[in-house]
Amino acid sequence: MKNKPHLSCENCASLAEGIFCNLSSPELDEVSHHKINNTYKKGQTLFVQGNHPFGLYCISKGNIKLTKAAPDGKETIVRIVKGGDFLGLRSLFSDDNHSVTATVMEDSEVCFIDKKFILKAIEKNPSTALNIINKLTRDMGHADNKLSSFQQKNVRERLAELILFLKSSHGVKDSSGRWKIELKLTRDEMATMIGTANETLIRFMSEFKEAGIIEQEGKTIFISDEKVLIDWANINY
Amino acid sequence: MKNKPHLSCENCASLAEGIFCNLSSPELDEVSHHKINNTYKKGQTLFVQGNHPFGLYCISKGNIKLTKAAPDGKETIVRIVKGGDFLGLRSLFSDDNHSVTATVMEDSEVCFIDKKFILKAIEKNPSTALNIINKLTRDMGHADNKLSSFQQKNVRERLAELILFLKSSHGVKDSSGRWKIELKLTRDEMATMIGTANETLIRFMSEFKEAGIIEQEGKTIFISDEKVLIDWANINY
DNA sequence: AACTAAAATTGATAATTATCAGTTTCAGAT
DNA sequence: ATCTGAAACTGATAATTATCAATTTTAGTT
Repeated sequence: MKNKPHLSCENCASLAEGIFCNLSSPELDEVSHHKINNTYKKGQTLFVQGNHPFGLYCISKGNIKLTKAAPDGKETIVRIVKGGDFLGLRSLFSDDNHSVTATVMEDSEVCFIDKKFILKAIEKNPSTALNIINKLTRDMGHADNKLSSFQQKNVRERLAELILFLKSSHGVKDSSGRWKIELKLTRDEMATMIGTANETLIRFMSEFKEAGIIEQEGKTIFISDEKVLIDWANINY
Repeated sequence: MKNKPHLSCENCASLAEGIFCNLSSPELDEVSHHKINNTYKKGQTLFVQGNHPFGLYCISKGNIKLTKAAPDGKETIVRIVKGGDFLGLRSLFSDDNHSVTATVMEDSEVCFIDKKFILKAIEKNPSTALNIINKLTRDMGHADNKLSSFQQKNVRERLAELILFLKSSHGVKDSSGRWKIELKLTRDEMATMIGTANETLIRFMSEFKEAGIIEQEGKTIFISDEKVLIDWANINY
């Protein structure tokens, strides 16, 4: 295999909002030279639940699902991360093994940065630590919200909420001003995200379509009536 | 009201595992002198969902429940924190308002540290930032586990898991070697924690008692057969 | 374009959980 | 010690969700 050309972090999506956004140009350059840039094909895994972690993954392009296996082998999607996000932060600071499996949902580009190097970089530039804290607290807020959905809501409400969430994370306005969700999920995957059976999910999706709240072309979901969707979701945050 | 005597942080439960554990004695002393030590009676709130946060709370004694109100006014317990833990970490770094209400479950002692002071302390001693990251990542792990319980488990399994969780957080071995949970929760509170109706929770609690897995004296729960409990919980982490 | 396996869908039915109504027990206040 | 409202409990029933067994559609491959 040929060596890949060196890619600067300067243009990486992970930079804009990411934990390295306060680094100076030379500092960033050092990161650039210590990372390993890899491409993954749909279905390949970055890491597997139970295995020992060894560094940080910066997703530069693509969507990656984090799944947890139930004792019976069924996999549920715990979270979906996209370009610009990070994976393995937790593993940098604890010695626990990976608690989830990270699977690439479409062909992706991911940089890997060695654990030791990252820890050194954090020590040198404390603002990086603050950025990490910031990111973790935001993630934590999202987790709390999801949790309280499960505590308080039924499947219909959770589905409405999921669609709104997908809108905020993967939505783009199409030419007609309608929201389009740019993430292809199977019914099964969506079902695991809201903790229901895929048949149940399908029935509610049909209900949403019949009610004129959403539309579908292939696997792509469009939101045609966001107001009703928000109403059905019964948001409490 | 009389001024309270100055309390050193040296003996505080928050120190042992907490975010300040790497501070030098003089540094810690500075923290001691900048904190405000308060006592709260059962039912009083440290802060309320929707209000603006202004600092960090170190719980030195007592249990505090974090609740989230549903649109219909019902409150669900999102988390319970105990002596040695912190509250309001998230608020230090984001400008969001409190996403939960913190209510004292029994008479408690809580120190308050001003936001600005904390942030300065973190800048001065980067290891504090690492400790915070550590704590956040652990919390995040717990949140992920809870989430996947809701995705994958039924009420019986979630209840078994809750009791095991309470054991790990508030359990002590009594004289006969049996685990005793030192936290008094109403049925209603337990029900909200696992996202079910209180009647449903009661029925499963009765089932557990009839099966000889747990016992009860007043509001105190004892675990008489942990193995079966673990089995029923269907743990996947 | 035909083939094929996976995914989506539908219907029927069973299991789980929620709701409502009533009774009993408990714990804090007088 | 008694009172009283809240909490705990029980039973009956309704609503929600899961499961099973098909059938149809879709997307990827030859």
